Amino acid sequence: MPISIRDVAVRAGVSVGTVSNVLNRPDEVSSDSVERVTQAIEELGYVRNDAARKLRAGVSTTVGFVVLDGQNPFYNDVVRGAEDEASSHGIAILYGNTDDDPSREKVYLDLFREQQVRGLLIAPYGDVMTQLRRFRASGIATVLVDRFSADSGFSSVSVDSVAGGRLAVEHLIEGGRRRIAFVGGPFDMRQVTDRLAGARAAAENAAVHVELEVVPTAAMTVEEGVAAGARLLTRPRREWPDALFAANDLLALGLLQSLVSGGRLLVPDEIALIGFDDNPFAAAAAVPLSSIRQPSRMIGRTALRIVLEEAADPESIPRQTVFPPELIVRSSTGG
Amino acid sequence: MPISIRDVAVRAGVSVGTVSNVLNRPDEVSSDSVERVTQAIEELGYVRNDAARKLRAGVSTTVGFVVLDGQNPFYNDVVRGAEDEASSHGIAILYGNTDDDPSREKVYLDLFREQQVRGLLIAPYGDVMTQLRRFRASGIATVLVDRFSADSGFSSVSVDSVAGGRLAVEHLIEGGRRRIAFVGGPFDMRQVTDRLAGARAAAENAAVHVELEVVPTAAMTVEEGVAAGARLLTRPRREWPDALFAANDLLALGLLQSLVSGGRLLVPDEIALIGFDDNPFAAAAAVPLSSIRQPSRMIGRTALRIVLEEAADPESIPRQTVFPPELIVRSSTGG
DNA sequence: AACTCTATCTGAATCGATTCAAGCTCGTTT
DNA sequence: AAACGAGCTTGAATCGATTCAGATAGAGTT
Repeated sequence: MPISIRDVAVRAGVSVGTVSNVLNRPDEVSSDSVERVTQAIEELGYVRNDAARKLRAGVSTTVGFVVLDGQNPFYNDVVRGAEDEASSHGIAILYGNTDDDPSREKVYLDLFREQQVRGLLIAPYGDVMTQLRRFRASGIATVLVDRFSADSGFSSVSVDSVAGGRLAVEHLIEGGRRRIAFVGGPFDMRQVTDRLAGARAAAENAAVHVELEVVPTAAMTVEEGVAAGARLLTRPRREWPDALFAANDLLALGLLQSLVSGGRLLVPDEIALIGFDDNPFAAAAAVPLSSIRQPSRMIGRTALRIVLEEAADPESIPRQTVFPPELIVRSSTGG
Repeated sequence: MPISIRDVAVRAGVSVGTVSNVLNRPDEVSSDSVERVTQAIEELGYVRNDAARKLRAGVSTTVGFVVLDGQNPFYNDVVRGAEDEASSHGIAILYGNTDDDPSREKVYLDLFREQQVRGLLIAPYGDVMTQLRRFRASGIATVLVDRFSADSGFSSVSVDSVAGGRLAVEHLIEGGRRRIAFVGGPFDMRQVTDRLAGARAAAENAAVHVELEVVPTAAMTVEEGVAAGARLLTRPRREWPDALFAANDLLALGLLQSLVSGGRLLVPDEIALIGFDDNPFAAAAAVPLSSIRQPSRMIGRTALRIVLEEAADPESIPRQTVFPPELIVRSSTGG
């Protein structure tokens, strides 16, 4: 029932080899043959059997994307970028969200190896070194997404988090804020420490005196943001910071939710608030959130491009691609 | 270099047929052979070549999931549910987000056919009948997700949107609201018309007199919600509704953002607000959003299970699975 | 006319897992 | 002792696209 290349060959009156050539190197085939084969394919509704192709030619047409934190909409955009690039190469994306569960991770690694994916993209969560070791062992070209990692031996595509942290705090200082709190954690996440480092640099280099306090959180979730905000509000009012820099937008959204006092939102008048990622919900918050934008789609596109290059040339040297972040000013730091 | 079943056979001192049997029907093989083959596989780090398997046995180990509206985090959860179920069957998910772009859709259909996916899940956007026809033609078992569709000839897994609409408006009425506006559109989206129908039913069956007005939107996005909210506020204050039922949470989040007057949030005191989906950001809004929860993960799991069943038995009759929605009360309708 | 090239085409061999008809062992039955 | 059958194992054939050595035709050269 299913239509094979043989059927196409018969219909077009050529050999299977020619059909294959039309499909793979049309320039080495007479235009007459191309014409007839193309038409036969059309008429029969032939679709190439990727399994046979993969088996014989050893080329894979899928790339695995493992997202370790699927709840974060930022990664959604990254995936979207990777998809764009992938489909332009005729490649499909095998998607796996592990929610930081090592057993799920193993499942996906095995599945992806069975599928012989061309390469693997990982969007990390917390400390990924153990995971990286496992991925490394699989022998598949792998690129880290949204995580700078010069030492790991993997290529990576990320944003300069230090610069982002600096941008955020400089913006707060320019807005007249002097008592700034950095909200984020845990501190084994590279994103967190980098953003904090940038914040510190900005505070220290400021022309005026700025206090920078650190409010640690256990995770980068909305819930943790809510909790951190509630904790801040238990302080006497005069000890409140006048600005908060959240290590990502989920935290910031949680903070925003907590920063209500006497039925009145404290943001931005009493307390300015800025997040990181510029996820689609930052703009959509009740008080639109200022944030540090990461070029998420571009990150995804680039990561996919690099992983394909590495798959093509296993000798290639891992390289770190770093994009600059961008300050997006909205109401939460205004006024 | 790569390790094949033949290498395993040699190492274990058995034939390739026996290795294959160990892999696929261990109960028909002596425990001695199972033991030795298992060990050989372990020692060599053998991973089954899925392409060869697929080619010969015709079984596919992937399912395609086409999301037509990838920006909506609700679908993220649905995908997560499908993933859960899939990985327990050793199946990987090919993910494709089309953002309602027909050309991308064609790309994915072709890719998925080449991959010979076992089945296809579609999360719709707007009027999908044209798309469905294309999918149908591909001859792949297909299940509609989050869309009841008795007439299309496809199985579907969805939530009773009419009941959901009723729940929402009953809740508003119980809270003392009498001038309710339904915000949503376009009206070729089944979800929209169903939710509105439920809202109407609740308004008409109420013991008290309730006005139900319809505020149409061009899409179900945050931006459209903001615009609709702004439009409402241009009316003289006495003509404001006292409650809004948004057809999904994205609209509701947009509305919430607009419903600020004199630096004061009108929600919930002046205007109650309820959404639909209970997406993860509903709880995280500055005023936590009441919503109608859909069991998103369960929808994904069920859809995957059904598509596998249909792939196994092409004669099976399409069936519509409908889950009940659940009212989630938070601050946006309280007080 | 013989020869060389180039452009194009052909079809058998191949990739690795699965399948299945045939074969083997050994205990049981007659 | 022969016949039988249960339980396992074997290995060649197979799936469909790709590859590549060899074939063929036609143009150009001497």
